[in-house]
Amino acid sequence: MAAWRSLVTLVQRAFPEIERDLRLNDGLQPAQYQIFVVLSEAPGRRLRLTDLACAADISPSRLTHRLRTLVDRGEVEIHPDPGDKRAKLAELTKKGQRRLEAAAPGHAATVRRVIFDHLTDQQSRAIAEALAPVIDSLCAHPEYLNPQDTVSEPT
Amino acid sequence: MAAWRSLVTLVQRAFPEIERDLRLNDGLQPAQYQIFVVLSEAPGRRLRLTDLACAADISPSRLTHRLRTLVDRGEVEIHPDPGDKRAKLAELTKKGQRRLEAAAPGHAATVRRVIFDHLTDQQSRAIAEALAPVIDSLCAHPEYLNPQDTVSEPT
DNA sequence: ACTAAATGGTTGAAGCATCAAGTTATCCGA
DNA sequence: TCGGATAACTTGATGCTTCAACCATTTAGT
Repeated sequence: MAAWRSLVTLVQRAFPEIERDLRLNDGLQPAQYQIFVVLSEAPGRRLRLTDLACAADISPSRLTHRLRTLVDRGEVEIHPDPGDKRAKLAELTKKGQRRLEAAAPGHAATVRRVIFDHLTDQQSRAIAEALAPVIDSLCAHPEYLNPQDTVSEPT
Repeated sequence: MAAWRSLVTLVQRAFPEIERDLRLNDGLQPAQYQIFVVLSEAPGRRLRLTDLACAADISPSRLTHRLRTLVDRGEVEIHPDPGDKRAKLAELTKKGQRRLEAAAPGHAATVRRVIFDHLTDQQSRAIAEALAPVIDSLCAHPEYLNPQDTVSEPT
């Protein structure tokens, strides 16, 4: 399958370059950047950790680990969820938002340079449309992010 | 950019699932599997390490680290390159080939289940075609795999 | 022929992701 | 209302990737 091979090459070559750029220019890891983006788009710039992890496509465990740094830096704050004592809310601070705004233009430019400058608008749209059902299916199987939740079938 | 967001989601959700499957069913890491595939397609099942790394889309350093395990298991052998005393040749052994053949069908099935079952043949082809120029560009910039080779511009 | 630069490959440390197991809180069935 | 199952989140260990620095060999310039 040529498409699969292309995807693997794309991921293994383009992603490291884009992530390196993000780290060198803005001191951000990819997971941190995604956390910022998701939070900035949330109402009140707040989200439950579970929802944040899901929207950012990372595992709860990874979220906890990455969040530690962001909280230490004062870019994200953690509040208790008033309605559920198990849950916590993450909130993007002003400082965090400034950091995101500083990084976004350069990051977008890198993504364009490495990938989308080589595609026509029509091709970009074709990719987005083709992937939509795959994304839907993936989001319907959240256990892919947290294999622990995979319950073994009864024999 | 919807296409970019889709790609990120695809990679962060689908790849871990596919890699987990490969590891649990066949005891192989993704990088090892790619090394096997590339070697099995090479003439004489042999390749210089540099060429192998490039064809498998991994950095030379990563190749060295992963190769250690494969050599210890007797699935790959390292020979000196007769024409260049700096270089080495990696060769896939019978044992390695058997392992690849055992893993391939299941791996292909997983990739299909997670991704391509949700796409029409036409969509798969559209993705492959759209990505071709991007892949070409990426392969023309091999320093993306080995940032050390990036020489800083003179001011 | 001699040296400087480039190529091929390796190494060890540092940092990140993953996993399994843990804690606390909520839900749901009897 | 009691108790087990599930949900939300955290933790620490393990293993992989990355990075910068390194050695050996080859190439190229003079």
